[in-house]
Formats: sequence, C-alpha cells, structure tokens
Amino acid sequence: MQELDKKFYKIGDVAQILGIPMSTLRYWETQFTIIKPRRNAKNIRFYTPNDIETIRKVYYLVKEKGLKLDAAQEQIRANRDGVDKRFEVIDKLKTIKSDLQSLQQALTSLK
Amino acid sequence: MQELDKKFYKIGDVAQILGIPMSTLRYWETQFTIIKPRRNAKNIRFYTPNDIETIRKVYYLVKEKGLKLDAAQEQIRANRDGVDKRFEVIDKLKTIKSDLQSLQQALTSLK
DNA sequence: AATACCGTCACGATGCGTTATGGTGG
DNA sequence: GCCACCATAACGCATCGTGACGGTAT
Repeated sequence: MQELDKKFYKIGDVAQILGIPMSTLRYWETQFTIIKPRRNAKNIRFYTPNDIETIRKVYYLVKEKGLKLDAAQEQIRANRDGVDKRFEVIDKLKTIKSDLQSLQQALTSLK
Repeated sequence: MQELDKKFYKIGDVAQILGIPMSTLRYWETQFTIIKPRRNAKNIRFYTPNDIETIRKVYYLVKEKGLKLDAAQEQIRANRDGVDKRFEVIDKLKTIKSDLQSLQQALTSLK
C-alpha cells in the first residue's frame, strides 16, 4: 500500500497522471459502478487517490490484459474478496508460526 | 475430474453437445492456439473429450464472464499454471506434515 | 441424391472509445 | 476572452461471430 495524499484531483489532473484521455475517463464512469468521483457544487468531478488507484487497476485489466469492461469490474470485485481471503489465510499461518515458535522454545529449554 | 470416453467427436457432435454453432467452433479454432483438434486423412476434425472440456471453459469465460478471446486463452493458461503451483504447495505441506508427525512421534516417545 | 464435412469471404452486431457541438464557471 | 470543465450524440474502428457459397467425400 502506498502513501496517499489527502488531495483531490480534477479530471484533467487524473488524465495527465495516468496518461488516459479525459474522454475515456468520462466514458468509463458511465460503464463502471466502481468509478464514481465526487462532485462539487458546480458539478465538477473530484477524484480521491483511491479513485485513481481503482482507475489504474481498470487500465491494467482493460488495456494490458484485454478484459472487457464488464469482466474487469467483476475481476476487481473478486480480487477484493480474494485479498480478504488471503489475509485470513495469512492470519492463520501467523497463528501457526507463533505456535511453532512456542514449541521451539519449549524444545530448546529441554536441552 | 470427470470420466472420459475414449471416443472422438466430429464437429457436428461437438456443436450439438455444447450448443455452439459449427461456425463458431471453426472461428475459435482460428483464434485459439489451445483449440487444435486432430484431423484424419480426409482433413476432418476429430475432437477428444479433452478438447471438448477446453472448449467448454472457453465458452464459460467468453460467453458467461465476458472475457475477450485473448484474455480467455491467457486465463486458461494461468489457471493450468495455478493448478500446478497449488500442487507444489500441497506437496510442500505434505512434507511439513510428515516432519511434524515425526516430531510428534519423537515427543510422544519421550513421555 | 443427400448429408456432413471443408475453407473462405462478406456481412452484421457489439464493444469501446473519440470527436464535435454547445454550454457554464472563473 | 481564454481555459477547464460539463453533457450529449454522432461517428469510427476493432472484435466477434454468422451465413452463404462452392467444393469434396461417403
């Protein structure tokens, strides 16, 4: 996970940062439920760093892996679930590691 | 894994079994390196049950999940690799289990 | 003769963005 | 008046598949 500014970005900033045309960003917004930047009172889009990360993932899946937009969105969803599952497994492994270390401790003190 | 006949299937059979037009099967054959049925001397395609399974996966990924053909092929590849990796991990875990059982044995005999 | 296969090519549907137009706010 | 933003709609290109045609083998 990377350091996140608290700043907000306008569509032109995002376009420049990611190298994606504004038109594409607007189009994707119509196609993805997971890309929904906030708007200010004047209806201007404001993207959080988190929004930008999501868009970066979309870019990777669509442009580099060649998924359809639907499939990309689904993949990101599944990935989020997948990440959660991995964390569960990692937690269990940490528990096991700790148990094994206790065991090692016990064995060492027997010597 | 499911029971496999030793039979071979012609394109018409496969089309009927999977509910996919022959034209699509021929088209997919031009797009996928992983769909390559054998031919007999008369140039007639013969599909193995294995071929049919591959096509079924393609159908799922393309028609139900909405992947592009490229992405579907890549996914199937990755999945095969993934299966192999899982087997590797399982092997390692079996080794660890065996080691732990030895350890348990040793500990029990100390009592 | 009828059927099941072959390759090829033209056509059409859909997906994905881009561009053009006209409008608002600072 | 210029610039960055807005929405909308027409357009264009690529992907994906279908259908039709003429041909061969049983």
